[in-house]
Amino acid sequence: MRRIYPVNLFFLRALYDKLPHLELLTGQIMPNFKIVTRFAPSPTGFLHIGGARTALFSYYFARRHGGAFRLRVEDTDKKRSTAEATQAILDGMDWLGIQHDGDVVYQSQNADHHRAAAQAMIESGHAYKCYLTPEEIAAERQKSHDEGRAFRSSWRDGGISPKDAPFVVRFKVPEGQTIIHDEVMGEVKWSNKDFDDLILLRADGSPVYMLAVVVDDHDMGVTHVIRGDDHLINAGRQKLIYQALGWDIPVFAHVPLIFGPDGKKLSKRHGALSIDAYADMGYIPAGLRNYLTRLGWSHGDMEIFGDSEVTSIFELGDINKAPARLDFDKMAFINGEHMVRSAYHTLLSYAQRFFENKNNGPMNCAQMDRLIAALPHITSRANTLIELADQAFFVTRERPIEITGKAKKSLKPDAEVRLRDLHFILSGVKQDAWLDQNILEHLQAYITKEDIGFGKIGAPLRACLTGGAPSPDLSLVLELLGQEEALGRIEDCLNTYF
RNA sequence: GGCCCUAUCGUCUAGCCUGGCCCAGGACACCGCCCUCUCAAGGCGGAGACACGGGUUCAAAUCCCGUUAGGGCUACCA
Repeated sequence: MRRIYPVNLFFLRALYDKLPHLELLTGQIMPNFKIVTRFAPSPTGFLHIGGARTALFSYYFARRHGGAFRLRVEDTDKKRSTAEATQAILDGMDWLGIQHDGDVVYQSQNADHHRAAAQAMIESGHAYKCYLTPEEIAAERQKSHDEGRAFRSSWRDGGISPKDAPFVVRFKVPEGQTIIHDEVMGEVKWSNKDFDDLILLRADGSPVYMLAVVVDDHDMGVTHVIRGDDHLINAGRQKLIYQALGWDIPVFAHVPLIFGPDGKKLSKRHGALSIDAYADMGYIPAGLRNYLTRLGWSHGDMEIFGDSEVTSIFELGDINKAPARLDFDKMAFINGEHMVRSAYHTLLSYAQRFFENKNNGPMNCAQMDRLIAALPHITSRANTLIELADQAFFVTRERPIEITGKAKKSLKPDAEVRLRDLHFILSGVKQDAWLDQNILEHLQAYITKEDIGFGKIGAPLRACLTGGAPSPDLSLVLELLGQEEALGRIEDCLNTYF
């Protein structure tokens, strides 16, 4: 099994800080990595659940091969990019537990290089200046649409350039056809006739995405481009640009989009789009990583797994070609499996805010002690942190406890004598014998002596101990509550309801 | 309109490349039983799918063609 971090990465990281930023983009920084992947979100919002999965795939693939996983912010569209969005994405990745290698690369900072590439293509005849006015473009676009063909500018074969007129730089799509061998989709073929003469540089000289990705991926030494399949056609366009520039073409892997539970494209309508929405629903990072990875990727019958397992087997070819739907039931189940497997302080740190929320505020020491004791016993009863807080409620709620619903119905008149007897018996148990098994023996001795079923004492006792909140075995409830608290709750009940 | 991608239980999927081991396996959810002091958990069992139509073949979920249905792209967005 591979190490998550090659040792020399730490050395390289120290090196980064000392280098000017642009050097980072030369791709020579990570010479030891045969495999380099990247996640390249545009900072226009939060970290999307689909983006998170793509990032996860890129991350695992890089780790699998001892490669580097890089993060690049695609902020060439300044109007739509915000610093808050960038931070939200960084925070989302951090929470999910995906660590990128090296510094974050900002695409906008490499604009000079993008322009240089465009210039090189003009010089080599692979790109041209286009002086079409917006009206002329609209007309030509309409015409090409009607004729069922791609956009072509009348300037692609040159002409006498108007003085001082604004122009854009367009890519001159060559004749022929373009084939890529996508790791997920397989062989995909286009006729170049179907590609527009796309814009490389805007009229203000700023680079457009299609150019910037190619240049940046090349500069960063990206070997495997893993992204959403909404980019599939872009792979064809970009291959042409790589060829025009005379650069090596990376391996492409286009992963299908995720759909909502209803099979429709994921949208605001589905509510949970951002990673923190899932955090708020009580999922833990390890669980979400497992679910997201398993959604659209499989390895035999493997369902529950952690990072190290995935890291040892992940291959792009095992990603499914068809889009997958989100299934919250399964997500919860997998999350539950990971909650049980979590180190207990890890679980506690994620669960803390849910406990406090349930408690309507911070907990005191007594509550905290009881909670910590109870945690190992209730975790298997919950699939999300919200459920965990519900399951823990019986132990943290404060006296006097309000008894509600079905629980209240069990407090029939004949229960009073049982509760008084039990209070007496339990009072006699020594502090250091206040343990699940021992308590159970006392309870059983009582029902044997009285010749009654456990139900006769179980229901009312549980009612005054928990108030009707979910709870485990009765004797365990007693142990977890502690003798003093348990007896107190029984007294409260006796005083209030009888 | 043009180009491209996809299609196995309700859902996620295995199998498809290299036809026969598949009257299709696993997981979630669902139903039943067991356990039982509540609710869970756990154990056991059940129902449930090759989108449709043509081919090719002794044999097709698997190969080919078409149909249908979803989806993507078609910006001086990414």
